[in-house]
Amino acid sequence: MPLHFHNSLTRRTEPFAPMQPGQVGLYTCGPTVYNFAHIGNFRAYAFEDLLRRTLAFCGLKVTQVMNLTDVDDKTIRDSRQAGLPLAVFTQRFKDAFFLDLDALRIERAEVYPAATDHIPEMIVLIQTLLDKGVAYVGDDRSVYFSIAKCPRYGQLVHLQPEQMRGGGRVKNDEYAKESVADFALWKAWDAADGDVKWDSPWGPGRPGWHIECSAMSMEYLGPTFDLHTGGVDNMFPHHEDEIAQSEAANGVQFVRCWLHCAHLMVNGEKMSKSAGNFFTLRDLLAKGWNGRELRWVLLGCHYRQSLNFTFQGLADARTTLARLDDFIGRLREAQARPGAAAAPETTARLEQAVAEFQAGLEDDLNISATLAALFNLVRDLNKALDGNVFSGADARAALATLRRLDTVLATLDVDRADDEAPADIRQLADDRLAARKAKDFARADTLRQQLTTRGWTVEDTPAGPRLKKIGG
RNA sequence: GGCGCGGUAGCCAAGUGGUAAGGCAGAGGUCUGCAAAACCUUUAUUCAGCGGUUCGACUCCGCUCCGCGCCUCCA
Repeated sequence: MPLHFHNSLTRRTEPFAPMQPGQVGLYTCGPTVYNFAHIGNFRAYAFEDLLRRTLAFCGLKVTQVMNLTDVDDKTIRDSRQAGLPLAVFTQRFKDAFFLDLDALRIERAEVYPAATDHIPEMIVLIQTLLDKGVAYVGDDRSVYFSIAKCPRYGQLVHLQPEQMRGGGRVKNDEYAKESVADFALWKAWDAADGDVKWDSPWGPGRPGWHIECSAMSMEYLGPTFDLHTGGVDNMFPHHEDEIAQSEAANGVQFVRCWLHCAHLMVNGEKMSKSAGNFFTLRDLLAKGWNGRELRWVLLGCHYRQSLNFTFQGLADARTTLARLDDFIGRLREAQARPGAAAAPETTARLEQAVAEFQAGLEDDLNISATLAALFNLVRDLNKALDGNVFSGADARAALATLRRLDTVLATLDVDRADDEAPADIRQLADDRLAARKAKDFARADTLRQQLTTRGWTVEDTPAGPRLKKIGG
């Protein structure tokens, strides 16, 4: 089965083939850097990571662009409140964002364009829209896009302008706009903006929110590109407006396939900054969880399914990962066994696992099927390891396969450095082994308790005692 | 009011017009001085409810109930 994705535009799951064979252009809406991103935001970035890794797994070269929104109402408001220049204020949250991406093992995009570095491109685009007569300068010197000039407006969300309920903010702009649903391309400067302003043919001001994505995707991916993603809450108005602007300016289809991920929920409700019910990655790190565990939780649920975040889920992830770690540890030990070539049945089993794994991913990132392929392999190989019919070559072949699967999952840690026990810990373990051999089990248990106290656990295997760091 | 998503075992979660993947937790067993880990076995006569279509539906259609999202801050 070739790659399939659920295209929000058609609301169908369709075969995916890039415009340029072998190369995919991917635009992923990035963060507004006015605060630390919360784990609901990271759900989207983790989904996009799974997507780009899947594309690569399927042999495609990916060019991913993720914008950094570093000028908007909130960045201006909060930087002024902090008494910092906008660029200084936003830099702090850009840095934090990348640290969090690393902790979650999210692969870097090829380009992270910042809105403030692309103002001239946006001005050119806005001028094009004015020249084409689909935009106008309002009484307030702001520039608006006229959705009345855009018959296909609403194609993504299937909303008719007359069906919309007006929101509170509409009133502020109403006097300047021809229609309440028109949106700002350029916002004229006002006192609340402080020193944040750029010169334009329409006077000082700053870009509207949607225009940056149109301008920057065009800049790096061209007028038409393959994939555009974001959270479902960005479908309207953000993505709808991007389509309107871009297609009005270029006269060609903007994006061939849109993917939207569902929300992260907490206690059955959407996690959001405005609702105040959110956790950041730092919150979880402070509670003793790590990025790998959160990554497992975020990836474990299909991207179009809402994910109810719980600490029980994190705890489940921890035990699951421990089981996988133990399995990989067994394989690494088994490499020392004799055997120069992997058995045909091992090779066949590994190939089957890769095929099932890939088939799951190709089916609109069906992570459940993907992970089932992994766990079924783990079970079968554990059984083979128990049976002692598994050679060193079999183990090496299995590890190579796991490395390949981990190019997508990025959680298996096939080649992590072993936590080498310090000398004093090894001494305790040696003493315990001696006590066991002398059948002094009371002393052996005391020594094991001492190891536990110091953060190490010891497992007696047929090959001898094995030391493991607790919670490593 | 408009546009959508979802309700599958204790929890999480796939899936198919022909009779329920996988993970966590639980139970029994093998192994072990005891543990731990691993492995084996086991855990939904049933897929929100009620009708309909069908030889047969959890899967298709209709209705009902419940939860959630979007309708210009939002991943």
